[in-house]
Amino acid sequence: MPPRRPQVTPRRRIPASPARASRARRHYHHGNLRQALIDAGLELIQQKGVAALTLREIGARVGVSRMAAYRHFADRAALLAAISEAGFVRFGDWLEEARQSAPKGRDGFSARMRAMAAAYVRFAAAHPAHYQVMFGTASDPHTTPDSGPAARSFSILEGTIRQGQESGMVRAGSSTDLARAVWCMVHGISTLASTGRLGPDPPDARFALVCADVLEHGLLQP
Amino acid sequence: MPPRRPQVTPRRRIPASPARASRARRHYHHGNLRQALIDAGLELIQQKGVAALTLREIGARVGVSRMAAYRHFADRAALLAAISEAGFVRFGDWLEEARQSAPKGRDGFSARMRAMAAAYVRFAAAHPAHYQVMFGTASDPHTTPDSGPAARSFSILEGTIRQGQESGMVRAGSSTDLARAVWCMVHGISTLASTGRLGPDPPDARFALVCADVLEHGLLQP
DNA sequence: CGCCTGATGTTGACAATGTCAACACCTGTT
DNA sequence: AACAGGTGTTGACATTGTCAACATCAGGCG
Repeated sequence: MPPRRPQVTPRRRIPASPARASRARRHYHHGNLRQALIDAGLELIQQKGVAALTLREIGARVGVSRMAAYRHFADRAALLAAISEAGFVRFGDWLEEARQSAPKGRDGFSARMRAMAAAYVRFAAAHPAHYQVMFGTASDPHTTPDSGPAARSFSILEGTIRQGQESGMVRAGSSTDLARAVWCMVHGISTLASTGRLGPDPPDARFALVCADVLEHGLLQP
Repeated sequence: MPPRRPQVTPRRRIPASPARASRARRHYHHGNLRQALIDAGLELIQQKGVAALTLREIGARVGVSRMAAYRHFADRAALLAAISEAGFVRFGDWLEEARQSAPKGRDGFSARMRAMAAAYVRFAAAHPAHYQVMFGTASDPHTTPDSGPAARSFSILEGTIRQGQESGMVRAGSSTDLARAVWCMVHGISTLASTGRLGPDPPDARFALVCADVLEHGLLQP
């Protein structure tokens, strides 16, 4: 790993002073370390990128030694998985909120779909590091359960598609396949935009409209 | 970094023996180290994943000391960038070949587009690690030139779209935006599939057809 | 109350890595 | 033939993930 430039790692915890700090003693057990580690890890990657996520620095930020994390996570990958899962919880809420806030009528499918797609891309743009952790590492589908935050996010999308089919707006076919196709599109937009491959500026309204049109013509009944 | 499990790093170069090996002497200068490093790096990530790419191991594979790479690349990231660029060269050829092999007629747009999209996804599936390096790291669009292998790959796609517009098959609009929309779709398919998020099995023909239909209905004239 | 047990946190290694310096070797030019 | 610069090497260091062994605390049992 690159020898970091001179960099002060702030320690919230007062270092062991000659006169033993009674406060440190009382806090030998953190109380809610697992969640604190997840939060600190998230904050860290938001500030300095995923590559800079280090068990040692996370420990330092929480005011705990480097190995403390191992009492809650098998290894670095497990911590990342937990951060990812926390991300999917927020992500699902974000999508659900977008769906709720769109017109609910039988013919509101397009508006609902556009709202969700826009929310998806906005989430990725607002939390690029978190999004990267969520989708960056391979997830073994044989192991990944059908429930859980990640599956919930997808089923919100699929449910919307199915509603559209029931109301006759969306063409027939496997709702799973259709939802996956939509997902591929918005995921592609999100990742290409965040790596700067869709031009120097964030995607503008014109491009967003093109994408939405492409999706819509592909989904709706001819 | 995780202390690797016991693992022999094979050295092609004979170690400095008491009796100095004349062969080693003659090969003090490698001759074409830059390219050899790129090739070895590529082979390494294909075998053990991007995370396992290590300057030291690459050096060992080529039969050269760890620091030798620094005569040709500023740092690890620069080597990765070179590997990425080499990938875009192949990738461009791959796309070009798909376009050439499809029917060329004025009305062959759909076939051409489908062939290129399929080729795109197949490339990513066949060389997942390479694809990950190519698209994994952020590229500063202000710095990235309009020429170069990456730009060429995109312009192959955009050119096809523009041809389709000229022949009246594709709806009007910015060919750049349309090409980007297509790109987002195929990129999304590629990345989600390679991280195992489109189900346990690689995408089947039915799903591919759905995606192709979505794209086609979005691109073609109503 | 005191002791014990398991959970939780700490410190001491160790192997591995990226990279800066200083050095060694080779090849082409004058 | 001397030299200069490109190319490859070894030494050292800070940093990291992780295994072991140890320390500390909380809560139950006598």
